[in-house]
Amino acid sequence: MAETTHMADTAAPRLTDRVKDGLNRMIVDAGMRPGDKLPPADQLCQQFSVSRTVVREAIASLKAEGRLRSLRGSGVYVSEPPKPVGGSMFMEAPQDIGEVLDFIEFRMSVEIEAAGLAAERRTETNLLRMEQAMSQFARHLEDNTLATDADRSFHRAIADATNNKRFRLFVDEMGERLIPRRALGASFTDEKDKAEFLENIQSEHRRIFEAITDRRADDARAAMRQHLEGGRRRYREWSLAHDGA
Amino acid sequence: MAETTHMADTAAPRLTDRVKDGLNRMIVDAGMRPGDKLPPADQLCQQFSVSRTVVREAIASLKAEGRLRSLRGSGVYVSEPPKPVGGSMFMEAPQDIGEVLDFIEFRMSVEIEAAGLAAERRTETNLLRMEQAMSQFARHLEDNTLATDADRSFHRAIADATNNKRFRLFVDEMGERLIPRRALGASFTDEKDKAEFLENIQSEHRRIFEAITDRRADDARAAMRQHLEGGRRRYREWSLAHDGA
DNA sequence: TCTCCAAAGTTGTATGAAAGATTTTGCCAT
DNA sequence: ATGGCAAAATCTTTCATACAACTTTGGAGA
Repeated sequence: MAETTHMADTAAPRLTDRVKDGLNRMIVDAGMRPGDKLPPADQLCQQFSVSRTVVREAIASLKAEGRLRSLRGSGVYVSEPPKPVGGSMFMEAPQDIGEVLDFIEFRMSVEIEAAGLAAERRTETNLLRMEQAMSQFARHLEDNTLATDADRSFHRAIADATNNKRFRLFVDEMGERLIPRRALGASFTDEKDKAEFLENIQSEHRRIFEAITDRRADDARAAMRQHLEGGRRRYREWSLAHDGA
Repeated sequence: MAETTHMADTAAPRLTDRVKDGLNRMIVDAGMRPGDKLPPADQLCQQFSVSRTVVREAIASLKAEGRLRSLRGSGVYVSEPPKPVGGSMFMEAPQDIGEVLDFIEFRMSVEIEAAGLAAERRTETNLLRMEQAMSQFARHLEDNTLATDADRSFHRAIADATNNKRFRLFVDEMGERLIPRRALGASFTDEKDKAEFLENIQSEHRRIFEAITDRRADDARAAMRQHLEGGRRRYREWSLAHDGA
């Protein structure tokens, strides 16, 4: 009963779109390279039998897509193929040890500030989450996978406490890319060394937690910095020991 | 002395681009959701003091980017943001004022630490780049596009000085997403206010630069923090003042 | 109350004109 | 011829106006 007048489900034929496609084909068919000049607008109007308005809007669209660029008084030119929209190089996984260290350093900058902000803004619920993560960590000292999960939960709880979505997203995605799920203490041969290692982490976590609880922002930053610097140092030493290069 | 006449060093200020930025800000700052209707074209013409041609081209650009969608006879509507592929949510462009402020805060955490690392690691070449950026900034106080470029160059030079690829990548990509070219001071009506605004930025840059030059890492962090906090405050005040809701 | 239709509102397209900027052309002095 | 300089031609950008196509709205009439 609604087939009368209410909605045009089929896209209305827009001249601008036709011309846009036409221009794209013209570029491809004529084998135009970046830097080549398009015919002047008036000529395109005649060629497509449309007004300048239409041609101009089609060109504006292609400019927005990075396909064309125009120089006032000179002409419209084909531009380099648009940027790799595939996504941020920035978030790509590190490719070698040096890049891993770079990424760890970057992570530090984020999490240090996150700790400071968390100290200023944390709610009781946030503190509860951190405590849960810490006790979970203590409960699973023997299980690398679960301990790693608990460690992530702790850092994520801090990111949450910033009340800033961006920090939470970063910690989540970075964790996936940077820290394999069984990494924490997975390479110890001596059980005693491993226990000491994990207890160190635990006490560092506790210092961070206490600073956040007491709303001491600068102490929270300092504690987080020390915590992550320790992690970086441990990774560097480990990679040196395990890398023949 | 390359002030001759052969090279178009100055990017031509195109009205269409200004309106495009203006529309983007209008959408974000007014908290418009997908499906909301934009004011009619004629009203936008009056609001931006431009002809309908310009408004239509700006809209055409935003349509090409998938940000808007227009229905003939009805109006122009904000469209559902195109679902980005499996990429990182984290690096996505902020969608409303709150998210912009979140992103600014996140950026602070990165750049503050970058300033500290830069102070420890900067080379003479790094310092030279920063000086170039500052003098470029001073030289183009009237041109929003060029001043914004210079500002980006300065921050990028600092990121470079960390000798950590990740910082450089972040600053580059964040700049593209968060700071439209020609944004710096683009919304001042009083020329005197704008000049004061830009000179403030300049002197903040100088303080950061001096701390980095003298390898005073903590001072560099503090100066950068103050610089970015100023920017955040200015944005917040501006967005409050320009939100007629 | 429901249906239908006309008027108002909005986007799409066309056209003419002027302004801003670049490239080419033509001329003059050397 | 040659180099430089100014005018002309070319081209993009912007403005203003008009009309066509389509949607929405509100009221008249059943």
